[in-house]
Amino acid sequence: MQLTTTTKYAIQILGLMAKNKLTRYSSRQLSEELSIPYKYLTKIMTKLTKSDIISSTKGKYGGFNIIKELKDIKIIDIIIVFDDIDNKKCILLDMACDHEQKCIVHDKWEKPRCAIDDFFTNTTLLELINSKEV
Amino acid sequence: MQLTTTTKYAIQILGLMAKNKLTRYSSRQLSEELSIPYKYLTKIMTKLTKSDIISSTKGKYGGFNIIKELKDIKIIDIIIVFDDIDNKKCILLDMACDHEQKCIVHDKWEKPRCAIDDFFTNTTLLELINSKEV
DNA sequence: TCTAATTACTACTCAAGGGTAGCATTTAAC
DNA sequence: GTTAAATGCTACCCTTGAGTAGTAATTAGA
Repeated sequence: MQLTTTTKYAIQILGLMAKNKLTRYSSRQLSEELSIPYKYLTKIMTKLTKSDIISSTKGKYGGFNIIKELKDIKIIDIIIVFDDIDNKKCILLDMACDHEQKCIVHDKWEKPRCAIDDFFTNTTLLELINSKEV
Repeated sequence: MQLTTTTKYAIQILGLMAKNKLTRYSSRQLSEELSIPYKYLTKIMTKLTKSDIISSTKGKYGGFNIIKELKDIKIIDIIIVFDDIDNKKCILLDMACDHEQKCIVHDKWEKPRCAIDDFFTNTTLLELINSKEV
């Protein structure tokens, strides 16, 4: 459940690109519009390109495009590109709590854990850009 | 909302101590029962002692006792000892989203955010030890 | 063909959290 | 008083994530 800065940036980047899915964005543009350090952003873009979410075009007037359907890009898909997250892990023990050995917060944490899980696994980029215009 | 290992350990420690509130626990005991590195644990205990949650007794047969009422110790109180957390922050922008400038996930994140907030601010140690015996 | 604008790659620095080590201080019991 | 078992303090090491730097490779257009 711990989102790194890198992952948060990636969500912002894809959120921006999703609003104009057909537009080709360069790293320079994205960096300036989102106030993300240019060199840091290029690293993120390279990694995203290696997933099946965006593709890159090299050379002058090159840049990046989202190639996957917005309705098929879930938050968890973005997270997975950068982190090996295991949301089944309990916040306390950092291990899967089973019925034999539950950690002390297990039951009380169940509700927020489900809400987070639902957010990550069911929210798509399409829903995000429709729920709010910035 | 990001819990550090230190904070998680602190919750485990207090959870154990809460089960026998009158027992005085030494760092050695706690370290062995919870499998937390001894030296690391002593640092945590020192910091907890400086809060108003536990008190320490020095010297032979010394150790630690919870001095605050279990019903008055909330998860957030433990977090605050170690982290300057600002739960109002949005997960994406790491800034307080207001109505002028909401981040893209703001609306969809509202539900999990509230569930987490409720867990942190309303769950007491007393409820934790009653909800489940390990 | 040359140039400008772009992605791609490798290597580095910096700060913070997790964890370790050693020693000083305190105190109960003999 | 001496000793053993505690806490308390300071300083350090290691790893990882955040962020920077330089340069090679690619490509549209003049």
